[in-house]
Amino acid sequence: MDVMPVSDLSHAAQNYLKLIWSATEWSPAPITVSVMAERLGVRPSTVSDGIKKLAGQGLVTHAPYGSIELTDAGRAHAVAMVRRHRLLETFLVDVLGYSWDEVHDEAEVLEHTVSDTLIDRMDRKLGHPVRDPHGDPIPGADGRPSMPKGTQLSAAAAGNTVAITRISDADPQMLRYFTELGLAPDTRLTVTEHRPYADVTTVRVHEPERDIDLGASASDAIWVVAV
Amino acid sequence: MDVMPVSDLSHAAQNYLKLIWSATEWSPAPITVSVMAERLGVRPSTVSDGIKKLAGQGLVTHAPYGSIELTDAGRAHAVAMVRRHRLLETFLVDVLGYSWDEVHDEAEVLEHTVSDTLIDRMDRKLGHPVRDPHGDPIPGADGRPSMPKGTQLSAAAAGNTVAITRISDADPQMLRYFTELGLAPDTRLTVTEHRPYADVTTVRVHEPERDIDLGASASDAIWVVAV
DNA sequence: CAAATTTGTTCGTTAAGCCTAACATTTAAG
DNA sequence: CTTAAATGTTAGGCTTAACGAACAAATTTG
Ligand SMILES: [Mn+2]
Ligand SMILES: [Mn+2]
Ligand SMILES: [Mn+2]
Ligand SMILES: [Mn+2]
Repeated sequence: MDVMPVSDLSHAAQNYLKLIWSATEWSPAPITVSVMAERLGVRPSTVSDGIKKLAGQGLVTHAPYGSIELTDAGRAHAVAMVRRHRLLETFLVDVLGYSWDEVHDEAEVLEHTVSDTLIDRMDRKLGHPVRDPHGDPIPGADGRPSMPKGTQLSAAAAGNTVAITRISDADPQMLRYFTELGLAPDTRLTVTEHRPYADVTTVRVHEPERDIDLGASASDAIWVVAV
Repeated sequence: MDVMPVSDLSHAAQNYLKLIWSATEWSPAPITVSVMAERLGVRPSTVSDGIKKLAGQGLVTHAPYGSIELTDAGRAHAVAMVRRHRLLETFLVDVLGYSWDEVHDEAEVLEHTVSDTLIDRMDRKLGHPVRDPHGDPIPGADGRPSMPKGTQLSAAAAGNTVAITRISDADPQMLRYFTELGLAPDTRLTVTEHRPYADVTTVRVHEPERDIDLGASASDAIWVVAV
């Protein structure tokens, strides 16, 4: 059974696979049709049709109303797409001076049209980076994803001192806000407290030392590990 | 009358416009449906339909069986696409270490998906280059094409000393052959003779001094100016 | 547990871009 | 000038990815 190259898949199929894989990268619950539709900006019926087609190609397993799971072949394609996306983001920031809030949309399109050769050249030029500008791990050329660790800041215990490992790149405006606050991958901070009904998490950051209040969406977008 | 951004056109429409414009860049005769079909690798009926659609959008003028001419709006889009294509080729060679025979196909795809922002960043990083790796002029961001001069080597008078201004990038294999021969934009040479029925042009190149015999396809692909 | 709501699927339609086959026009030869 | 060849156009179909409407299943609520 030959594995077709990613370039033989439609852009839509590539986006589906990448999204299915990404959904389980930081949390274990498998993705649903309606969540996919919302993220991709299409109707659920479109996704339902698309998933059925992917199942026919042996890239996902899915029975009607059942869960959506990648096959080994589907996962290989998905990881290849994630690698493309994250290398592109890194290249745009490191070589072309983009800021981290500008790169996601550009990479979302380019990931489908750059050749394997171009990916290799960017990877070489960048010195085989292992994390993208948002802290997300870049899978290797061999297709082995590097498994990330971490929890959402909103779930980190008060009193702990942690380092930021990744910040979700989903919302450019939020990324610009984090830039203002001086929050980025590798920033260290101490979780001061969670105020549950206000949905506010307070953290203390050094250099300069300061306290920052973060709402639920912000503290969900930031992932941390103990240091 | 607003001019829509290039990104609002289909990839096919972008390719059509670029091809129509390019056809008259180095020779005056307007392009035909069958030549377009051959270059684009599609059937003439496909091109005929496509041209009709472009005419409906006000990007070309064309009556059935008539000639194909760009409108001002069509020309603006075409020049923007040529700029994209040539900046991409230059970027791939100068920044990512591609050789000049590898870049055309990659640029042919990427030109449709890179953003205006990315084009600007590449242009800045490259220092606003005016020629691509094949010697073709890169139109400015203002949309003003730089008018190239030159004649095909096959049409240059024997005895003249000339400089290569451009080499057609249509055939990668020929480009690799020219690399072996040491022929590139700005190479100076003296046209020794044309042997008409053999269809061979002999030229003398310096450093190291050597004579080179070029067949018709090669001497048609090379454009020169008097020095 | 039954009803209401949410979620997912199927089906018919549309728009692009491509194809082949048939036909029309223009150009080139005799 | 008339026919033959080359070139261009039109019409009808195919595929893909999208949509909405109608329907089915699963989940939540009362
Ligand atoms: Mn994408
Ligand atoms: Mn990212
Ligand atoms: Mn080119
Ligand atoms: Mn193209």
